[in-house]
Amino acid sequence: MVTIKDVAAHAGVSTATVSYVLNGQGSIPAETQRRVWESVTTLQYHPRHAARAMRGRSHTLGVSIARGYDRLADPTAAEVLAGMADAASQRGLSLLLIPRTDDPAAGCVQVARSGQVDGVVLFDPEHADARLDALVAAGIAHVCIGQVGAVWVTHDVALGMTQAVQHLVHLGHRAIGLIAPDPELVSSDWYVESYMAAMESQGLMVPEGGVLAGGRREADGEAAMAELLALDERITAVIAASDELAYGAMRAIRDAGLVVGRDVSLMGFDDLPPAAYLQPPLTTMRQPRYDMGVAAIGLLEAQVTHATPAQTHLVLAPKLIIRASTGQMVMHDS
Amino acid sequence: MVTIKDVAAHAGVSTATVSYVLNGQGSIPAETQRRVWESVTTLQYHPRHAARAMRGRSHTLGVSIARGYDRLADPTAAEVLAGMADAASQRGLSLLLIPRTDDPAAGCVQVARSGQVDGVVLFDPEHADARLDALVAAGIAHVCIGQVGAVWVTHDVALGMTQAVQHLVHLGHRAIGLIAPDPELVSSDWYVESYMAAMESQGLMVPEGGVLAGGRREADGEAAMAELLALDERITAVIAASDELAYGAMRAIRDAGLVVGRDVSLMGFDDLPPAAYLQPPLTTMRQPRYDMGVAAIGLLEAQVTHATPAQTHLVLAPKLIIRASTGQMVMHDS
DNA sequence: TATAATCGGTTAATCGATTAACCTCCCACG
DNA sequence: CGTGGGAGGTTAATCGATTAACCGATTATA
Repeated sequence: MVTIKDVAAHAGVSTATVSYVLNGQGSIPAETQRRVWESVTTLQYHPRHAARAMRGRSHTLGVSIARGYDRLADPTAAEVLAGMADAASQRGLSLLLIPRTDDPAAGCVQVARSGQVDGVVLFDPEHADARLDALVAAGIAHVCIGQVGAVWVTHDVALGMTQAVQHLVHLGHRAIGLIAPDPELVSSDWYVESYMAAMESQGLMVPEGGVLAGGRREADGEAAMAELLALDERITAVIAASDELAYGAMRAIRDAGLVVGRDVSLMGFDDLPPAAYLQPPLTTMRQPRYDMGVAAIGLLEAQVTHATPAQTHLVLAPKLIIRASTGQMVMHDS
Repeated sequence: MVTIKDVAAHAGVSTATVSYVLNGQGSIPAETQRRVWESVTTLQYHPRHAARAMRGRSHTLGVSIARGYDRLADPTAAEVLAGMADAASQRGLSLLLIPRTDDPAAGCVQVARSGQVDGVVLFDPEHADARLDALVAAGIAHVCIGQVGAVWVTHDVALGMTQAVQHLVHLGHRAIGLIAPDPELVSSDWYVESYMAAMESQGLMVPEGGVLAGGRREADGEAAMAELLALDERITAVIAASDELAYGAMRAIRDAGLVVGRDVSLMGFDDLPPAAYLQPPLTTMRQPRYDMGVAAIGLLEAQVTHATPAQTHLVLAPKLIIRASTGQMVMHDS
């Protein structure tokens, strides 16, 4: 293993000089700098990360992704992660996946307290998340993906819901139902409230029993949709709070002998890759996943370096993607 | 920041004793150990990772995921990553996402040479991968996901292809086509050769023009399928080398006015979550993604610790998932 | 009786890089 | 001529943990 001493010896200077050259500090004449850099490249020298980290920061950020319902295998998460990875790389930071142990909160604190990471991104915060409490208690810099805690990044659910309802209203729909997310997810209330507000601003009544807590998986969406179809009041359009819920809802509609986009209009929220390949292709609100990852790293780095975060949260706009699962409302014979 | 000195002072012993207790070495009487551990917990001491890493290993493994066609946002990759994350956690290792810079090869070497990681998982090796060459040249421990290099983990393409062809033959198909992967992917040849072998062992001829290099995305599958449908010889079943290719192929079949599973049987390779929700649901070979991640970490750790790897590669079996996109062959009027 | 091992620890060297403090030489200025 | 000051470095302390070597007293072994 080649160290700074080897470089110093090779270049005929002291280790201090090498260090100054490497870090662009001190007043080293160009000729000496050239010699040092030459030695660095010929010896293939790479400063030891551990030795650097002993003084100052580790230049590594941690990402906490819970187990259980596996967010890591969720394409939504993967895209956010891609954004974080690129943003971190660009700033010369590394990303560490925080070990997924039995006690995630302890894991987050341990990895930060040990100086392995300078800050933590909380990927999938839930209501009363033990990790968040632990990070706050330990005074560790952190950012949440989702509207929770003090510093967070999220997509604009209110704006998305407004656009969704407007889209359906333009198509002539009045009786619009909602399959809400798992109530355990922090954003759940926001979906429901945004939907209510959007309906009200359009002068529409929320159908009785027209708002159902869905869950997370396709099966949950299927069950919820079946319930919505059984209501007294005929619902002509449904907004699912995620694409995955919409997949299930679509199946339920088909199983009921109805046609998606004609008898019942259906919208998702996500725009996952397969959405365009469903039959019919799914109208959905595309979330700015990649950008959320980028933004999260930005907020976290600001916290780590400046201690006084200029910005505590960021709300990024989603985008309405119109496909064939929503269509003009048609009159039915009663 | 609480250090080992603080713990030593609090427990009334030397720092060496604390270190021995922490690492379970030396012969420290139970009573002293108790005192030390008590101090550790009351002071909330976490050993500095950097200081530990200065001597010995960093206990961190790197994962290199290329940019471009974004594997990180690919659900296939995410599940492998989940397996790696869990396996690493279980062994007390951390996982570092290697910064995605302009020169990935340099990045891999840098992160290992600097001691930030003890070894590297090459996620998406391609033919003549610069990263692989660089890792070999630098003598850095590494494992590839996919059959390339000296140490690797993969799913059993040959077995999968055999089962796929058998399945189709049982349904009465004889003219079976293949939409192969992007030729740039290392496993591409393996798919084609396995398909050939499977056909031969079933006593079948490969239809002329029945093997097409697909690509990676849905659109590639769509184009390839359109070509297959235009062949002189009527092809009644098609194996796509990935689910994503199958999505596109399905669309092409529909666009040609044919019914998937009746006029043309179609198989994928992956079993991504949406496969079950396509219309019709997709018959496919489920890849042992999670287990591949687990296995990769195992092979890499063995390399890092024992220097002489007991095992250099692992081939995991896929599983045939039969759904409605494949069906009994029906006779057509010519 | 001489030698060696055990006990419960301690002391101090060490890992590799950073950086404050200092050193020497040389030139300019009063 | 003496002094100040910059240019171009060097020396050595430091970060926090690990670990080989060692301590003196006691007991077991040859």
